[in-house]
Amino acid sequence: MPSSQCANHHICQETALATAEAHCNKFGERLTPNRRDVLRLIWQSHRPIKAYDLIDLMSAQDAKVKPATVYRALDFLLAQGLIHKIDSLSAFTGCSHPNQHDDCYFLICQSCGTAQECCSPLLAEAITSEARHQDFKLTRTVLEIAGECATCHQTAPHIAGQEAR
Amino acid sequence: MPSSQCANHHICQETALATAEAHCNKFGERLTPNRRDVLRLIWQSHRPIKAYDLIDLMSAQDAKVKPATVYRALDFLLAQGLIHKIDSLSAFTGCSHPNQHDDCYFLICQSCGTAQECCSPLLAEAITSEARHQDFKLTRTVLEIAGECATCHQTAPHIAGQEAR
DNA sequence: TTCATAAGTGTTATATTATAACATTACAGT
DNA sequence: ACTGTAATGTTATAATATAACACTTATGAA
Repeated sequence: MPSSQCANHHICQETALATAEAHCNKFGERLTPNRRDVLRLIWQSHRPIKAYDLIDLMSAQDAKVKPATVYRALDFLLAQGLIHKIDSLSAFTGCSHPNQHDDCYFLICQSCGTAQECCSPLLAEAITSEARHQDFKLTRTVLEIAGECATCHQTAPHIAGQEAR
Repeated sequence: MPSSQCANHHICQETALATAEAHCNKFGERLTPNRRDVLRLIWQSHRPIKAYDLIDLMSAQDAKVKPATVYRALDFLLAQGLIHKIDSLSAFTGCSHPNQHDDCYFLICQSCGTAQECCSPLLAEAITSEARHQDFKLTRTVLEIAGECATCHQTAPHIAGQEAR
């Protein structure tokens, strides 16, 4: 359920929060209010969101939130596998299926800004196999594919305008 | 000729500079002293190097070099395909074979810090095929694999100490 | 219940990475 | 030599991220 394909994004968000809650209960971790707020805001965004945009959103309500507060929540959520960092964007996005695997890649649309999380055991195996062939012990793979998503090139061929967030 | 495997790194460096010179002549671009200096320093490093480390190296001789100076050279070298940026490290490394293809990936050793540039038409095709399957128009692929290189796990099994630069 | 501990947060400061804007200089073609 | 463009110098600042230390809250053992 990538955010870009969720017709009713409210659902994504609630499901993700419930999943996170369950995950934390299971592993004896605490989904504190801050962590929950950050996770909710990440899911509210329909595309990867930057740390400072989260800080701004969190600060909009009342008191200014400091960077460390948000970065600590992000660190926790990353450690729990509840979110991903997209290195090529310096941005964060919710994990569609926490703890089910670690062989995801991302299709990042440069037109609409969405990042669809995908998994392909075949592709993962191809990568592992390449690494093995070089006698390289793999611990983490970053695969980020930038381009134009189906929706964008079907809707506005050759235009690729930037949507506002 | 990834830097990590070049016994006499001086050779890499000279070859890379000559290749860059030839490339620029061919395409009517100018490999100015600044650009050349930045490229040389990148090749002198045996691993991906950060922009501010380049700034420090350039500043070591005489006058302080400003960020813009180095970033402009980096932008040029990236545009010409003479170097790569490793997004997961925010660091730069020389391209082993400029303009021969655009389907490279990197094996980044977390022990010794080297990043070996590799190409696999098979893997590239697997990725393209995955994207096509999702009706996604691919323009750029970032594939960065972190782990431990053959040399490191052969030399110091289970230790993985950080080498100084 | 109380206390000790560990985990989480608040706060200040600062490190790191990168770009904008505008003035000046060097270069290539005429 | 003149002129327009490309490159550089310079100053300032934006954007991303972490360190360090004080304080608070939750948890669980006595």
